[in-house]
Amino acid sequence: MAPAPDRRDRGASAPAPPEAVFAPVRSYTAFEETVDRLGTAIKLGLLAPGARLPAERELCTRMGIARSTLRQALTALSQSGHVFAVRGRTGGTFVADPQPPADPPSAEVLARWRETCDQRLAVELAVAMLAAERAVPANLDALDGVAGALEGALEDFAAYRQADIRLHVGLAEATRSPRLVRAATEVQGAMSDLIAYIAHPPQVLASSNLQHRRLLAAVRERDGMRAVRAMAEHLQGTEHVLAGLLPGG
Amino acid sequence: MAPAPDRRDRGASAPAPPEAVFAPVRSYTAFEETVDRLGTAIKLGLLAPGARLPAERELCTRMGIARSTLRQALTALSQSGHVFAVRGRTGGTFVADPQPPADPPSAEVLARWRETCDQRLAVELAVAMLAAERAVPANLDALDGVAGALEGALEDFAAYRQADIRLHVGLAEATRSPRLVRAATEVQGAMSDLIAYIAHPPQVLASSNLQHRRLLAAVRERDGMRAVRAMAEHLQGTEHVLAGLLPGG
DNA sequence: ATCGAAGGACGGAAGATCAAACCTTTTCAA
DNA sequence: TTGAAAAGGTTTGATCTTCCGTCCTTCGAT
Repeated sequence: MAPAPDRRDRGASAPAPPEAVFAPVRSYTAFEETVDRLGTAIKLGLLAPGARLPAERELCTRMGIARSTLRQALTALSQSGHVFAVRGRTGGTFVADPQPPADPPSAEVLARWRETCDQRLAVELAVAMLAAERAVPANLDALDGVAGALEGALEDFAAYRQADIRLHVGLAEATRSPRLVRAATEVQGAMSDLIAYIAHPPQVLASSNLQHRRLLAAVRERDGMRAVRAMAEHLQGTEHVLAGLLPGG
Repeated sequence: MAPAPDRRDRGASAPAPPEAVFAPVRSYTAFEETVDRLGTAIKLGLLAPGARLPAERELCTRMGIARSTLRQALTALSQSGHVFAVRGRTGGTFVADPQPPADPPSAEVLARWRETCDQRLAVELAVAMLAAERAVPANLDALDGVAGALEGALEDFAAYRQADIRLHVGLAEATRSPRLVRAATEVQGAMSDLIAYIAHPPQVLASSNLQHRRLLAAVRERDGMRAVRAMAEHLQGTEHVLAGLLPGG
């Protein structure tokens, strides 16, 4: 095949390849991915307490995995107290209520906080721009509803965070890009790990709400760049708070 | 654990979970990821023809996989003509020269073109903003050099594309975010599949270059939002071209 | 009382990955 | 000249993950 080992001297002309090319390749197993997917959706409240998951035989088909693999994941989630199973004809797997307390962020998670914020920036800027291009009235109405809920939850951080997640994921849904929706939920999950233990005085939440409103207004007027700017300012808020509290700021 | 099957009637109050939660979980194998990683780097020219890869025993450690797995990947790349191996003390695995011709984009790839562009938008907007925040003079100088190369390649699309890739990946490197670098190379690989077969008259390339210059100027002045705007306009160019040529526009 | 839909459990087959050897080729240096 | 070193090439077996199919158990609806 290779005619001759042509090892010509290329001197220093060839630029070094990004070291990212040879970075570790971490391959998630289907089991891990499934636990993460469902676990994140539950922790974010996208699957509400009491909600019933699709039947195992249906769900494993939808997720493209074997039923035994799905059961491994469900068993893990059940042992961690996030879901419970009920046998019998009208049985099923249900999201537990109340949810088990979230465990504190690991040192490793805290060390990666800036990377997490970078990832969030990537997802959310694109969401802002594409939502402005593609949102339909139904999306906008739903989002306004969520924004209303946000403004009524200044004193209850859990409720606030819940609505905040719904707003951001809802915006992602408005882009009609499944990958962005997935990325948005992933990022919200990662952010939840970071901000769960941070104090959020009502003033901060109020200012966040102002940014939400500006963001939605820009989306409604199909002004992508303004939506991006509003989103960028919104994200910077959290980032500054984190930079003040965590190492490497 | 679960005290009683509390299946209370929650009526229609609970919003439906995004269907993305139950979407198929595709788990890549380490072998596939490795072939893709190295293959993309080669096709993008990040690993130049004639360049030597790290020795197998070192590379498998760096990538966190077994040597046998790495060899499977290298064997695949060798059979497709992208690399060749030389035995002996000064041997190694080298990027082939010339590279095998790229195969035409599959119907499946073409069908996903909009998703690919969305992904690119996510990566590149974040890259633009973060590069403006974090680029150091060394980055800027290197990028200016690449921009110069771009302007000298208006008549040779292969050379142009090569420099274009280097510019975008170089910007990503300026963000100091390994994940963004990786995402940027991935996206460039996906884009290459799309645009390889599209005619690019010199006028289009010249207008692209103008946008590159504006982008770099904004980065140099640390004006994140202006960089984002320039990048957005730059991306829109390709997107309009694709929309005119491909279905679903 | 029975049927059906749900979760629960088991066993084997296939494939991917890892780990640890050992072989062969080639060059460099003693 | 000769041996050590460094590289790719090969083999083998163990382990883990996943899949598929089958069967069991539970329990509400009919």
